[in-house]
Amino acid sequence: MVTIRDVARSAGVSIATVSRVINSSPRVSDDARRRVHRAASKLDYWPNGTARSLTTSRTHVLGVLLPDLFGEFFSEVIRGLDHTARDSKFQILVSSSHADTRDLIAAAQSMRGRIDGLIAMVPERGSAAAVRSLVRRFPTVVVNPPAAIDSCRAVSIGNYEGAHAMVQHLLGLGHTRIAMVKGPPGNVDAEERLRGYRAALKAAQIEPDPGLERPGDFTESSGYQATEALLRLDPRPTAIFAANDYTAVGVLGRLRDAALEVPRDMAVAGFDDIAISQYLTPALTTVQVDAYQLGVAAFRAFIAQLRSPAKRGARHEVLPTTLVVRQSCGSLRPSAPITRYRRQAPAEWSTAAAAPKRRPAARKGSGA
Amino acid sequence: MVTIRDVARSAGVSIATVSRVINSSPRVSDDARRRVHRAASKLDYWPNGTARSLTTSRTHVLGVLLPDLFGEFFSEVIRGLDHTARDSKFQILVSSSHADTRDLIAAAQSMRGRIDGLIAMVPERGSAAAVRSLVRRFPTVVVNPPAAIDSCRAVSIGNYEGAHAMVQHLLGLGHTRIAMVKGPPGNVDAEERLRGYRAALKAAQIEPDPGLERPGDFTESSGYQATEALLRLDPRPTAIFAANDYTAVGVLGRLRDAALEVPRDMAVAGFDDIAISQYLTPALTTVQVDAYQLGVAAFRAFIAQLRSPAKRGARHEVLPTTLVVRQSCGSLRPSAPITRYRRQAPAEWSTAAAAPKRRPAARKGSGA
DNA sequence: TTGTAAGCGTTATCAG
DNA sequence: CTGATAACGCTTACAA
Repeated sequence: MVTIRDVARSAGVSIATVSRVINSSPRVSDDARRRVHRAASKLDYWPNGTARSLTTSRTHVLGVLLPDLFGEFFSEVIRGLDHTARDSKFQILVSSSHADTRDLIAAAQSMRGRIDGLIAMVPERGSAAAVRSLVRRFPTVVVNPPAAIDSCRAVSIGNYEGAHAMVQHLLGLGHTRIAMVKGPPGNVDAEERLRGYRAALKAAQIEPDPGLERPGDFTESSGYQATEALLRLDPRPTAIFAANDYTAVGVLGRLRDAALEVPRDMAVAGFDDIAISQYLTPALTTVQVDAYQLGVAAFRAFIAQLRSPAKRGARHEVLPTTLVVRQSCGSLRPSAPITRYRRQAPAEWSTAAAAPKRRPAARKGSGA
Repeated sequence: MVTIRDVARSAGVSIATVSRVINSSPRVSDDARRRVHRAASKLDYWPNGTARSLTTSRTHVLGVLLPDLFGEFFSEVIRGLDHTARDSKFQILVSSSHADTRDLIAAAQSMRGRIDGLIAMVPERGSAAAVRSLVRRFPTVVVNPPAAIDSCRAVSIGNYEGAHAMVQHLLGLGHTRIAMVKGPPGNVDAEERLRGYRAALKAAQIEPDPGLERPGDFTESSGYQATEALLRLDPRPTAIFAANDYTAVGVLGRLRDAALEVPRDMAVAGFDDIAISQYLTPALTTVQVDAYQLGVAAFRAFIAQLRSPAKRGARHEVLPTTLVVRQSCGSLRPSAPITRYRRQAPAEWSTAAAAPKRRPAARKGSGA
């Protein structure tokens, strides 16, 4: 392993000079600089980041703590983080899939000294205390904080606003008995979406009916089961708002098995706008969440905090969501045939057309 | 920042003793151990990983270099890596989205000293030299190596075998004029899939027809365009094998716009088995690639190499793929109606039923 | 069983 | 402009 000493010896200078050249300090003679560069490239010298960090106490690494997400959401957040981090020469130390709070803290603990800050996404309402202990140690940005956390920045998905907008949309289509299949209890996203649902109903003078709120856990099968229960109600709801798109897939499945036609017999709405939503039959009306932007915003908040630690006051950015109107709720506009493959999307698709932005044209590697 | 010194002072012992306790060395008296533990937890001491690494030259971090993948593939590979790494107490330093070889090397360079090894996924045929320079520096596992690389392990997707199996399947259904929409030139996955396609044809005494091999780049629009060209041929192909599922989506789109019915008028096959494939109309027959297992295998190969650096001989593991027969090519069996939502998949779905394994039931966070 | 002290590979502070 | 040398926080011989 070639060190700074080897380069110094080979260039006939001291290690201090090599260090200066490497860090492009101006106080070096052209001659010395040249010799050092030559020696470094001859020996193929790569500075040791760990040693560097030890003296400078900067790592240029951002820690990322994520729950056991999977699929697009996870990867898009990471992509947003990584892309933005790259511009600031940061790399990302990821630790995901934490079973519990102890796990989470253990992961953070082993990051001590290796990172300049932390992005933590902890969707469980119960783990606010754990998050606080992280915030004490690292400059932290919390994504979807489980509770108000002092002296740390936060970035959230507009769950409340998105759900509110969706229910308003359904109300606008004439629905009044709107059911909701909820997400897992204790999950922050789920709770916020529920809150938005209820608020929108109340704003329309409709008292939320507990019988129309069915338990669910963000899975397809929970949507299937909840729908089964909803179909037994009399009178039935005329619309089902699922807490996320996977749940909506289950809802659609149960309706199909019941030979009900969507949206004629029942309107169905989801949340997230995952990739499959536009390919469902009928295509799913949903609330688009931009996971990539979530990553971008989180990194920006981190950098801002790093640059001005003085104002570590809690700032909370809520990312806007977009209502994507497709076929599953019917539409105010005449429903166009599904012809996704035109070169240019027709103007009336403004909402749906937003999706491709997240999917770059040139894909390398396995296309999946 | 509380260091080992603070703990030593507070416990009334030397830093060596603290270190021994932290690393649970047996050569410490119970009394000292107790006092150190007490002091450590009182001061809330977390050891500095960087300092630790500097002396031990072990980091317990695995570097991961990825191209600009997106979507499930990316996240599933990372999940597989991360899950497996967790068992060995490893964390993952990710750097993805490299524009070019220089970018890649720069990222690796800044990992020097921070990682114990490297997983590199470099799908461009042209970057074999860059990969070799990585292999010299780190214990490296190459995913889908662009060329034979000495003294490093490799894990590959069974691109060749998968494509071969798919073409055999099409041949078995009676097709003889089978077109292929290729992937990006220079991309290893794409080239291997093409090779498998040609080999299967030759094995059936059919000379591959260059006119039936259309350029593509793993994108939906390239599938659309390639199909346009294929439809002008006379005689037309009776089946189109797309280099990946995204491309197949474009193929299906163009066929729909041409009012052709799939699979009656044209069989369509894809590669990857992305999430949307089973929701397309008709559901896509494709080759399933298990990205999660790719991550698992890559980490295992890394650990094996770390444990016995003696046998650094190049071992190349090729992950099996699975043929997933759905509706888009027709089927040897009577085509069942699409009823995905039964609690239990009917037996005849053995292949398609494999997919859900990759999608765990309990999803936390935003469901996307 | 414990403590002292020599590294690990850098950067940074001094003198020169 | 350059070179010694003291950190950085920890592990690990080596001594006691």
